Amino acid sequence: MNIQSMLSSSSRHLRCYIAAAAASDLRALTFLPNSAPIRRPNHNPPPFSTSVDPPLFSTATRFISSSRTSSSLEQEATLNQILSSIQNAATLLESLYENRLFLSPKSFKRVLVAAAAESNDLSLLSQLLQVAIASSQPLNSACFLTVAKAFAKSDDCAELLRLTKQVMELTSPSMTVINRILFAFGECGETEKALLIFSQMKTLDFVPDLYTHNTVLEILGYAGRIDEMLGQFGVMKETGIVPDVVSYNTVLNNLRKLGKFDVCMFYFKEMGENGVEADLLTYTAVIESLGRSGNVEEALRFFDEMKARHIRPSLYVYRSLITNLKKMGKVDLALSLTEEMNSCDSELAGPTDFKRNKRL
DNA sequence: GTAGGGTTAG
Repeated sequence: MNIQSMLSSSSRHLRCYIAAAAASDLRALTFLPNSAPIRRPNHNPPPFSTSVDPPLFSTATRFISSSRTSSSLEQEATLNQILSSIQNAATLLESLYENRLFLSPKSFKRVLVAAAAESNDLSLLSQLLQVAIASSQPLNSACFLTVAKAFAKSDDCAELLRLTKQVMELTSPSMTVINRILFAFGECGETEKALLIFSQMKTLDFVPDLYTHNTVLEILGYAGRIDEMLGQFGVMKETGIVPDVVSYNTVLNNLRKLGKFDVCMFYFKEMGENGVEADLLTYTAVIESLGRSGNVEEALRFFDEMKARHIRPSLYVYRSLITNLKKMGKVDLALSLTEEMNSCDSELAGPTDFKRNKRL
């Protein structure tokens, strides 16, 4: 079966394939050092693979031992073969995947970059991404960003809508892939295209999840579209998605950036009423909002509360407080806070301390 | 490796 017929036919087969791959408990077999994990279903032959035997355990074992002895030259040769015939990349990848061979995300990204540079239209790129998703090719955020950047250069909204529709059909009901694509468009500043994807999701009766909403809140906020961000925040709550600390921090920090300090405090209050616990980023936004609006006493009160709750302050929080204390003429307090900051420099919260998964 | 400090103007 070729790539065109595979992609144009019902996506049901591809979904079965995904399910089979997901059911696989043979994991992360290394093709090469620092290279792609090889995943293979251990039952249910892939529907569109007619030439490969069902991967029984014995064949799996043989495959494992043979893949262990694969040289890096083989991996490089495979990649070069794809790159040298980029127009046929989707077909070549498909046969690769049928043999349970996956490129590393880095190698796959090189294929995407080559496809983006080579083709005038975006359909090749779109096909590559779909084949990869259907086959559970490991994809990192750089892969999605490459696709988003290529689409950013084009005004071909039809191709974008086609891609998102097909990706959603392939990955339903999981939202992970489409959320990552949405994020990638946001990351390269493609606000309109990201919002187009978001509206396409809703048109196709996909239910945006918490990650989708949080991503959209950030995209709107970063674009300075504060009213739309707050509107979307309301819609989110109305549709039964309960905002979490990331949702609130996104709203709070974008309000703070635009100097909407009173609105920021309004949503901080709401956050507490809804039982969402403040973290480092929350306190940062609140302390900065209060300090900038001249309310340094309140800012200091939240600073103490934060420390009492064993949330380590960051350099940002100290700098904000010190600057605003000086502005208000409280030089002594500013000095003592500076000393405090310098005395505990190694204990300050680092750039990744607010990340949610760090605490789980 | 699905989301929230864009080395945040200080």
